[in-house]
Amino acid sequence: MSISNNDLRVRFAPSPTGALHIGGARTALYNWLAARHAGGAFILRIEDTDLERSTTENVAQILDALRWLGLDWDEGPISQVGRAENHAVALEKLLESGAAYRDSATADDVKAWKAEHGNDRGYRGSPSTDGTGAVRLRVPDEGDTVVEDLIRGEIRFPNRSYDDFVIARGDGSVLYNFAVAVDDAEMDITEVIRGDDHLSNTPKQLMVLEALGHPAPRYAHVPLLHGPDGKKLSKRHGAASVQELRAAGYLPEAVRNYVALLGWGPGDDENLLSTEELVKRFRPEDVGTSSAVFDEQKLRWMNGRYMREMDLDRYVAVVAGHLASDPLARTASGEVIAADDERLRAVCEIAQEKAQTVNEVWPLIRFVFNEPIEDEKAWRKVMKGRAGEALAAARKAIAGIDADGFTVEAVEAALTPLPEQLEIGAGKVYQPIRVAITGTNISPGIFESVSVLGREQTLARIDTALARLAAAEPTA
RNA sequence: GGCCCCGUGGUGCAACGGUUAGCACGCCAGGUUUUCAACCUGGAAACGCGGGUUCGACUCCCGCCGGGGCUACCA
Repeated sequence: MSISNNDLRVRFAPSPTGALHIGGARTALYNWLAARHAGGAFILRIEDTDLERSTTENVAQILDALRWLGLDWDEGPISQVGRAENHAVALEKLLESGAAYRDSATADDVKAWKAEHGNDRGYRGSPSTDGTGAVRLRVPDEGDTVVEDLIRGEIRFPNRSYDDFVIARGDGSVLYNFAVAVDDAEMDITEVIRGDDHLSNTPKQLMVLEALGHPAPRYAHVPLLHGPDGKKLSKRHGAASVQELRAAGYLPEAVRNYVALLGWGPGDDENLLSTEELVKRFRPEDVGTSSAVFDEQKLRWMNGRYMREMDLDRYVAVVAGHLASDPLARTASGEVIAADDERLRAVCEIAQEKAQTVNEVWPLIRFVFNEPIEDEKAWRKVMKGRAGEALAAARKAIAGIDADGFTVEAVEAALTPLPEQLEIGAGKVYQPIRVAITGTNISPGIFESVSVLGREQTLARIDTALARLAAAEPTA
């Protein structure tokens, strides 16, 4: 039985050292799904304690990516640096209790110590006499620290293999494993859902919590995403960032659906799951244990499904928004195509079933707003043999249609008899028309395309094509 | 090196101590078609290796191999 748990509090805590890539997006999504599933809270915290690498631009980019993905947060964004006071208090507490101490040992000192005491033995230091140095937490030699992971079960880490690790720099600024533990506890986080790369850090955070007397949250470590080369996913793996996915023309709902399936399945063989269904069915404990590889081809397929199933109003809005941001998507006179342009709606309707991504739409609809594109290859392939004859016949047939009734049906009725009349294949008639009006050999259905283009434009373009053919033809 | 995690077709997900190891993407072939896309049909393609446990292991145990993570006064 699944009961709602309003007390569930999860967080997504990215460090702003770069754009949000698909791996981070998945972690964010899983947290968001867990929160929405339980009716709990999704909190956003920015892990910016690394002043060297954290930038406000990156923070802005991450927020932008989350908004685009539709992952709204209930609290935050909270800057970890902004919580420095809390960290300082907690640090002081540990220093006073003796759970932590200042140690002036350098990295080389630690290395030397290990060389002497054995490789599987964590460094153990001693308080510096002058009260300077980094702050280290005392780690016992005996026993294990046990992580009860929601996904992997009980994992034991021998304490002796951990160093007395540094929790604050010499200047008192705290380090990641300390800040995270303090923040998760003080922000009443109940479930920490994060990447696998933090699994080995968890014992450290547990030790901090223990020393502070805080109860520990529950943990769920999801496997990392890898690139096609098997390596940990990074910027080098193509369209890895959320912004790049958006620019590539993917829909947020498709990305949510696809990314959710990377490491998790609904239990049956469903692939297409609306966000609503994801919320209903997602449970962090059902996430798999092995790393997954991002496969853009499947995302493309899935995105195509969403593109085709979208209702027309939204489709037009999405396409218009995308065209506005694409400097190449302009009318012949260089204007942006308005979202309420009648022709846009008409041509979107006939092109909708053909595009897998939003940015595949423009090439299909361009002919309505601009001159035929130059595609010599298409021209050579199609404008040969009896193409001129077919075009001339098509011109005549189209000219015969009343301008007021230039519907798809009328165009179809006018053009359908042609192949038989001319005794040539249908493609030999339709392809030349297609190239004449669009410039290329890929377009929506020919009757629809002609109808949307309109009588005058169609005739004019066929005339232009005919003229070019005549000019090329040495008088026989 | 040490500690830890992981290992089903090319990719993602599934199953189960006993099935012809299932679904999806991709791929190949055929069909449909005015192009492309979509769509329909068919096909190739997997339990990393070796030992056990068991009447029987992809499934349980051990070893190995392979991949990954952590091992910072990074996060």
